[in-house]
Amino acid sequence: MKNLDKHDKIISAAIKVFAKKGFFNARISDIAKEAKVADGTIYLYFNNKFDILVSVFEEEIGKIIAQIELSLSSETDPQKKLEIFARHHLTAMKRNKNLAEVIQIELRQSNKVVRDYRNTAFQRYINLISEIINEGQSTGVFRKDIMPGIAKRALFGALDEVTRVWTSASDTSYTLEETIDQLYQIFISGLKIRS
Amino acid sequence: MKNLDKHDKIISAAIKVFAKKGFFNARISDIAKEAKVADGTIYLYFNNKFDILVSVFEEEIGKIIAQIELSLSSETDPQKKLEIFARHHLTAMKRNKNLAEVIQIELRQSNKVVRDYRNTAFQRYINLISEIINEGQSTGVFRKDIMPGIAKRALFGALDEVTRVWTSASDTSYTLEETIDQLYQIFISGLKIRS
Amino acid sequence: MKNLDKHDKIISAAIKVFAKKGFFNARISDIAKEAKVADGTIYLYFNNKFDILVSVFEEEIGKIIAQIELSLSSETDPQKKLEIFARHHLTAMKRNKNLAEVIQIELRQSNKVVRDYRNTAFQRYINLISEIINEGQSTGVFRKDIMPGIAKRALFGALDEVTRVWTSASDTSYTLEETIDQLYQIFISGLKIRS
Amino acid sequence: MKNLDKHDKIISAAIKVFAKKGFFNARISDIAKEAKVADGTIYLYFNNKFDILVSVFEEEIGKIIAQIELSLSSETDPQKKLEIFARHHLTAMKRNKNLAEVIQIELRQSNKVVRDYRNTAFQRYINLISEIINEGQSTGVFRKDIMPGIAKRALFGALDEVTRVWTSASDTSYTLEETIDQLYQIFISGLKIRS
DNA sequence: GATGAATGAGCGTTCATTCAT
DNA sequence: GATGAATGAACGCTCATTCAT
Repeated sequence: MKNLDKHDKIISAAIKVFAKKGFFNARISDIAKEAKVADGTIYLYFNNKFDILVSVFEEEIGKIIAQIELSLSSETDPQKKLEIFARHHLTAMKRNKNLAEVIQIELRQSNKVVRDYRNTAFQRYINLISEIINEGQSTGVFRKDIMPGIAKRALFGALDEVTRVWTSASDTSYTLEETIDQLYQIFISGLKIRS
Repeated sequence: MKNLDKHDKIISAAIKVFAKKGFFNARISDIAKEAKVADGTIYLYFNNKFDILVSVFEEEIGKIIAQIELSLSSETDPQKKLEIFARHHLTAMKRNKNLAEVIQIELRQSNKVVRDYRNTAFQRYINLISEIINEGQSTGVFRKDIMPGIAKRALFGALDEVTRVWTSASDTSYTLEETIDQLYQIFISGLKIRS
Repeated sequence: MKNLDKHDKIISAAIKVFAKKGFFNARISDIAKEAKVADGTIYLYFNNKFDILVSVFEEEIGKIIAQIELSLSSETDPQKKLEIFARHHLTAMKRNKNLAEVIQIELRQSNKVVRDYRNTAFQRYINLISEIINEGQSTGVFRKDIMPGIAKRALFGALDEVTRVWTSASDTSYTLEETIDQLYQIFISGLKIRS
Repeated sequence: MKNLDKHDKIISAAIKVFAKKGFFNARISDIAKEAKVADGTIYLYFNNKFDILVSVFEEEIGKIIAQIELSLSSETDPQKKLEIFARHHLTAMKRNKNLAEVIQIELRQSNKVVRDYRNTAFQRYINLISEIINEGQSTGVFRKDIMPGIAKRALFGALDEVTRVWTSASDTSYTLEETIDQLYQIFISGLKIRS
């Protein structure tokens, strides 16, 4: 964590504070204290409190998207790609629980700017799933009667909800491999016993 | 909507206002105006602003839980039960978009009381899913290697995320039947083409 | 001072505080304390700090204008009218030193709203002088080569500056009658010895 | 504007900024930018923001006083002296509108230091008028019943108010000669038609 | 001397909550 | 019970001033 410049220190602090208290209950002075800077310093790097939140989204989610795109690029099998996506998402969220919390909670705000962000940059992330499904359908691995536009929502929602519980410190009921395997089984093979 | 007493009028108004502005941006005076009562009147029925939110959860989600339990009680086939659950959830959320919004956003607050609620009463709702899966496994319809504790999260998460998009007024891409069928296909049969 | 409603109490307090500290150095809490209301109460009656200042101008100067118009209405002799104007201005300012201070200092702010006010409502006050001069010229009492547009400024400026010194508590060098007589002599008869 | 050292550059910039925004709305960074120096540099030449304002008064008004004293020294006729004073004041203010604005507005602040300055150095300027009147009375040109202590205020106030309007860029209603002549007529000969 | 990033005290304003009517 | 005017604690943000480079 050395050599982080002020901007990054503030972003990191904000993620921690937003995760703990939520955006609205977070105080600028909380973030400043956490970042070990003066309150006023924050305004040298961000326009206002809300701008900090948006920056967290843009910068941090951007990094995750870039990483996962990289991870997926070296794989061609759609089934494996879905597994990679799930594994990557889960581990990325687990590694940065605070960011996960912020994404899961604050990215749902009804605020117009947040909505817009969710509908653009974050959309890119979710669309990675529908692209994989499309590929699978093209190569004949996945059923053609599945609509990628709905399936991507279903998969992301499942992943997101499982993540919430799985990343919570208290939950040690399931291992990473177990969790991924379960999601994989459900989505790839379904619940029904094959006749 | 006839014969609503003040308490219910305030709850209804709060759902509308919370949905539109979010809990933190909602003003007590907004709710009072919407409920056509004086600001102070609200405090005759609720302890504080937060208490209104909790009451929304407890009373409104309680109603939905009761309804769905009733719907499920007359059905024995686990597969059909899952379908009923999905259909019921989607239609209930569509019918009351504002409540859906409040549940999806505000029930995720990091506040301790909200967390506790989510972990108790709301849990009951989600546990309906794991119970169905358990039943299916007992009766030999569902695979025994699926862990209901994870699967219930996956199904609820999928349902929740699909709901968010599907209930949004602008989205007319998919019909109710289409959406339910897709979820059913994915979860029951999986993505993979049966060999 | 009894039976003043909150609005008037705040205006009175603001005049006192603005006079003592100046608009920019005045704190809302100073005004609130002086008016014996809570800080927040001020915002039930005024939009913001600046709105208080503008209200002081509009309401208090409005009263003074109305009074002086009444005083002038019963007199026809232009010379006497000028004397009445001067006497009225001096006594009104002396009676309400704080308001005088606020008018003399804050009404000169470069702020657009203040400038506009000075150019409209306050203008009405100053124009009373040019109207009197016009009358005097019509009736042949005043020299026709005097331009009322410049003279009104000269007279008002003189009156204003004399007022500043004369109303200051410390200055007891000149009586009211003396001061008015001097202004009258200077403006009516000039400095020069009549040949 | 060549070869101004930092001190003078800052003073010039401050006059411009104070004139445009007023002292309280002016930012140190505004002045620094206008002077093309760093914010911190200002504190190498001035103790604080207020000190800049006081320096503007002391240095710039000092120059004007010196100039006018020089102009008056070569004239002996009191009437001519008054005319010179008015002409000098008007042209000096017109030449440096920004300084005029600062003097007219900021020199009225209720702050003790400003008051003191107005009562000392600035007083010297105004007293030039009473000295002229005294001379005129000694030489028998001016009426002895005029009290120089009041008349100096009246003349200065008139001059100041006329200046405000006359220097404003938009006002082209009156020429310099017209304006001076009018003031001269009013004060020297009065409004009344000589019988 | 010059810089400008950093500081943190200070204030206008908001709004949940109270309580006299 | 119902009202809504009044309260005052709380906080985002600004900006004069400092000081390490």
